[in-house]
Amino acid sequence: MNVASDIQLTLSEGLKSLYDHNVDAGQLALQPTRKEFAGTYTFVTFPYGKISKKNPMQTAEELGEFLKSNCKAVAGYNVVKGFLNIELDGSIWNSILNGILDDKTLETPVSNGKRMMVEYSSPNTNKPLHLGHLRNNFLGYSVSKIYEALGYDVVKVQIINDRGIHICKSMIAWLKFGDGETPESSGLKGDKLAGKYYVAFDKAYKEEIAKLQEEGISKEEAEKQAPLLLEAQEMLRKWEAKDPKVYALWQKMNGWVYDGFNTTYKQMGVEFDKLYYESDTYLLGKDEVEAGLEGGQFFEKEDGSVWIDLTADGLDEKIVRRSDGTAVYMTQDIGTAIQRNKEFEGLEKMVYTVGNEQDYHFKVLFLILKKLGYNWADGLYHLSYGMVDLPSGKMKSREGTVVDADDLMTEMVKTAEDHTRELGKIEGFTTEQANELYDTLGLGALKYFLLKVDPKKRMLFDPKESIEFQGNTGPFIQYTHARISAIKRRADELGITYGAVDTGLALDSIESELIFLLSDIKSKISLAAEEYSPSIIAQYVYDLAKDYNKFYAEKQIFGDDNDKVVQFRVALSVQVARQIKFGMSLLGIKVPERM
RNA sequence: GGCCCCUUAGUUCAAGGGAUAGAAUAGAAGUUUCCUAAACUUUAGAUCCAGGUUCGAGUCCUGGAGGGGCCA
Repeated sequence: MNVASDIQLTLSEGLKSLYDHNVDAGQLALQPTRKEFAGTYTFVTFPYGKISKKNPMQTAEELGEFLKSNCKAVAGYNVVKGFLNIELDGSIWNSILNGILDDKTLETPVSNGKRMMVEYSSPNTNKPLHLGHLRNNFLGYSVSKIYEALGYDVVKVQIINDRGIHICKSMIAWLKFGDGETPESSGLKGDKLAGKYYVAFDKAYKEEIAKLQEEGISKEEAEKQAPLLLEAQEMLRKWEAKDPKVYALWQKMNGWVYDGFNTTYKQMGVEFDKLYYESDTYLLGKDEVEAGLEGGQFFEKEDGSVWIDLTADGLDEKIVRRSDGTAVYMTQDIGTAIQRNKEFEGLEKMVYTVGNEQDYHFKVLFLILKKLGYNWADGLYHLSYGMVDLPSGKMKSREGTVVDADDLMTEMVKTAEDHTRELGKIEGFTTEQANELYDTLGLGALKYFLLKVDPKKRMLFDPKESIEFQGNTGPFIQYTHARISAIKRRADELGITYGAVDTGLALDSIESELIFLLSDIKSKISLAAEEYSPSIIAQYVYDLAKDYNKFYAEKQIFGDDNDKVVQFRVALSVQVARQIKFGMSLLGIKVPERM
């Protein structure tokens, strides 16, 4: 039983019987009524003037009258200009609440039998993870959770860029300047260690370039001739030839990096079902080039390079194989996508969580796969997100403005601790419990901060102003949950049950508003999935928490003489907590029982 | 040079072509013998510019300004 769709259906019947007009009920847009007017849903009648041959106000009147007499849930209506505000029968709210209280499918959705893949994180192994990766990981993880809530079987993956010139640079520098340093000997996290030598390489390389320039060599030439670079290139060749010594070193250093990454992922609270490595996939796609040549989708130029012409689709020509026969990124991505579809049958969707600087790349990739005739290509989606900018602009490793993921998380947890101590809120906590709380709050603040913004948009992060704990923040929502947990504890002590509520109670507007919000969660999850946007969930949970706090300030939960009212308020509160907890879990955020 | 994206209170973010553009924060003023004041209440404050489409434009179209990105 869904009130909104009941109304839509009745409206479509009304349009048919009053004006002989046929519309699909689902097409009729209902919007929530603005707070300053009476009503729950609003139907805009301006567009129907042509059909009714009446002015919008009369149209609204007639439709309102029709609804009132043909839809049980509708108790009345009011018309303001072309806006038909639909007022629901007050007794309906508690019936709706009772329906929700019982609904187990929120946390344990029914499988829809569909499977999809979400790729996120996908770092290079020469540098530690930074703020941009945090946005990427939180987004990818959250989108996975959102689709799982709809009943999808979601395979979470990442592809690690573990090969290429960048890692060779770290290896060369480590050999030259490392003096055998290991994570154990130095106490450095493995990814930090590799990053350190990547930076060391860059520094030494620049010195060599400067020296060569002093000797009268042009900058461009110097950049190509610097001995260190030549060594790195030589190492890459050896790696490709599987030279045992180089291979062993490569495995050792990457192993350190993975240990480091795993620590970071664990702190982030994300996980993967399967890892891909570029060292396994970088040769994929070459057969596809041949197939594409035969199939006529690709063509060969005089120099032997292979291209695809996408000018008819408004794009340009794109290279898929160089004249020397080597592959480009595109080739590899084509091969990997095909391999994944063989490996996991029936992938309805494949989501790539990658920054928007690669918009063009994915447009081309998806189009090529479609042209190659793969019918699953329609289910490919680039979850493109904007950069996280600093007040100074883009993060630049050269200028040392990169915000390290580990450091930032540690700092957030520390801030949570300071804040909590200041408020004196850890009485009765064991050290372990307190630390868990700081973790929950610090990470919650960070994740909420990064997820509340529409993924498509770039956003600003100011390291000097630490993320807030008041207002539209993770901790505010967590606090609301903790408050309700206290209510629940007291209700249990008092022996108050919070099962089905009495449907005969008269509710205040804040109470029916809360129930309306509660009833809206599934449509919000669907919308968030459709838009690949956790921000919709974040906004929803915030609205819920905000409304609840208003209710909490206005109403005494245990102070009413009528037991049924007390029981209703407890049940309402507990359901709000349940949905906050679930909504936050879709964002990968935990909620505490007390704080 | 070609292509793509962005511009909303002082600041950080909302707004599925719909009503008087919402929050948060910073500012001002208040609320605690009462279930957690990380809360609540009140107050002031914004759509880059110029055209166009529409009954109706922050949203769609054209041009311009400013910012960012991609391709060599």
